[in-house]
Amino acid sequence: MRDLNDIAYFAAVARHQGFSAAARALNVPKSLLSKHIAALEQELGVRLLERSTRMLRVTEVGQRFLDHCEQALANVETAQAVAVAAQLEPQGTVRLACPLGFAPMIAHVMPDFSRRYPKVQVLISVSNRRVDLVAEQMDIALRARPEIEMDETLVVRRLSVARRRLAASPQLLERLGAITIDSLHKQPTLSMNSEHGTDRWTLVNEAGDTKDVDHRPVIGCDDFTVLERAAIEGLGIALLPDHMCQRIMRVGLLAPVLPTWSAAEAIAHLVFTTRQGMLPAVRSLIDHLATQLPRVMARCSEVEVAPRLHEAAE
Amino acid sequence: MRDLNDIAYFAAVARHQGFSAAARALNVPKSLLSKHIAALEQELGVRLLERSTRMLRVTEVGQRFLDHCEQALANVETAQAVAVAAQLEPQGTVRLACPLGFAPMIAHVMPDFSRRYPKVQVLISVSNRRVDLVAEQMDIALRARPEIEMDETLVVRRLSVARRRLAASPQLLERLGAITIDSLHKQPTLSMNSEHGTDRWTLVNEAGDTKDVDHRPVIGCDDFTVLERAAIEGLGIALLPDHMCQRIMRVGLLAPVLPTWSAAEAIAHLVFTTRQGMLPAVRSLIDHLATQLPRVMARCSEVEVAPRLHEAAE
DNA sequence: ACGCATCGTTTCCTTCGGGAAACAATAATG
DNA sequence: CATTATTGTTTCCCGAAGGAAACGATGCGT
Repeated sequence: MRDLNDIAYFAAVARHQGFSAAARALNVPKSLLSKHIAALEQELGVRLLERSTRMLRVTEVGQRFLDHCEQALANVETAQAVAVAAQLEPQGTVRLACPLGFAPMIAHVMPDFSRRYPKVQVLISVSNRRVDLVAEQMDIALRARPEIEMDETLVVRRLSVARRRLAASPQLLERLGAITIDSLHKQPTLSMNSEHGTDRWTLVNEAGDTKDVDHRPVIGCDDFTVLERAAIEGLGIALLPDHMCQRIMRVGLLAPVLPTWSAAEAIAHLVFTTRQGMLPAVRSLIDHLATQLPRVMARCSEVEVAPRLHEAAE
Repeated sequence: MRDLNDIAYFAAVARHQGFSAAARALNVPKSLLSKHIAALEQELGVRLLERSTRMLRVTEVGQRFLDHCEQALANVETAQAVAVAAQLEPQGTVRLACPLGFAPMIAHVMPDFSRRYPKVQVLISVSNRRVDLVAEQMDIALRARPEIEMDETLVVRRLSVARRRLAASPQLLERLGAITIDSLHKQPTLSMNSEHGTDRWTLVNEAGDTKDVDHRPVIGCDDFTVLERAAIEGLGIALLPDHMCQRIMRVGLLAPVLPTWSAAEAIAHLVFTTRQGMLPAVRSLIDHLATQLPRVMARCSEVEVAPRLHEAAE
């Protein structure tokens, strides 16, 4: 068929019993309807409408043609309703990338989300790699960085800010004896830096004083869980995010070191693409994480320690 | 929806797994498909296709949208098939206008037509008025005129030519005595002319001689059946079409007058509108009448006299 | 690693379809 | 009976959309 719009024009003229009335209803010029329906009759080789001024009648073949046209138009309306529903009710699959450190918190907030949106499937990729959303077809990435990387193709949603604190196992601290801010650089340390042999911690105390501590870490790794495990094992002093520290310390696996000193903020945030037509499912998960994660991080002591860390401690 | 053609474009791209393949299949530029589908996604507010160069995937909502679109397109195809079928198999209603004089012949040929095309309903309007096809919504008019009126909006299909002959009742002829071509003008006559007090018959003999007979008819009426009845009743000499004469004479109700003389031809013909999109039903009836009527008129003596004429003769 | 073919998208120019206006026909009204 | 309002169709002009060409991206073959 030359132009599918013709069936809509024809159906409108039939329904409104005239070109002028149909033109007013559709808000198009009547010449458009006149020409299109004439062309449709030409193409089909049958007369759909018998008409003169002031009289219009659908022919027999026209009526049968109209019946199928109206079914087609009903299908189109249903198709449009599908699109509208897709915008309103979250459904489908959402892919989330998050660092290992956040896995327990994500595990904590997801059941509520899934109960609230049963039609949404969430696929979570847990790793400490920097995820390329577009290339890896991720919808959302959860990150915790001292600074937010500006990327004009991505949208950032800040969640919360967490300070990082010094911690070590009680056994190590008993072995090392008293530690001061000035002697810290001589102690065995653990670092997030996996590229250089030395690292610098910029620490701030409650009085606002700043102290740069240049140290040579025993282990350098960008995986918090590796560092966390090494600290628990007594390999050295680590600078860990607030929420991780408090959870581990509650069960006595780590103890605070120089508790009046802490490091620069780590900003937890979500990143997602700017592509238009974002599905409600993606939007809903973003909203849920933005609401729930900060609360969980603020009372992270309530979060159960992962079983493997328990086993490591025994 | 802005443009219903978009659903056809989208369905084609999905079916062919790519814009370029779909463009080749539909024989349209791929830029058209690209722009239309982008506009459709904008209008619906959802992404129907995930795509990059060399990769195309229908999204979940796109698949559900596509399912309904394909149903719509199937209905459009069915609607088109209805139109095609209407062109091939004659069906529906045809309206035919014919003069009273032809009613018996029409009655003779119609049973065969109805048996051959059971889905066609023929509505026959019998009258001697000049029928305006368009105004009166007639499909076909049967006419017998000395000359065919040229009307550029109508199509004419000649059927046959019938000469008109002089006839009178035997009783009248016995009363009048011998009649010659020269004395004809003094005799009581009957005329088709209903407007003027006098009339002229232009008669031709077998030798090719022409004679204009100016006469003052006893009765002037444009209805052949009225004239036929008046002739049978002995009111005067009438100039009647060949096929009517032979039928009436066969049963002795009328006798020929000056049989070597006859009048100009009466051309039996069909007229119908030039409007395109003529239905097969109308076409079929035209063909049937054009084939059968001349045969019937050629052997009109086989046609039964109408019952009321029998009664009038008794 | 490089060149090539083909992809989907975007740009830009030309053409044709949209739409305002005019026309002829017809019914309603004074 | 004349006038008016409204109908569906046709005309004509201009701008929006079609479509050729260009562009950047990507997979394949050498």
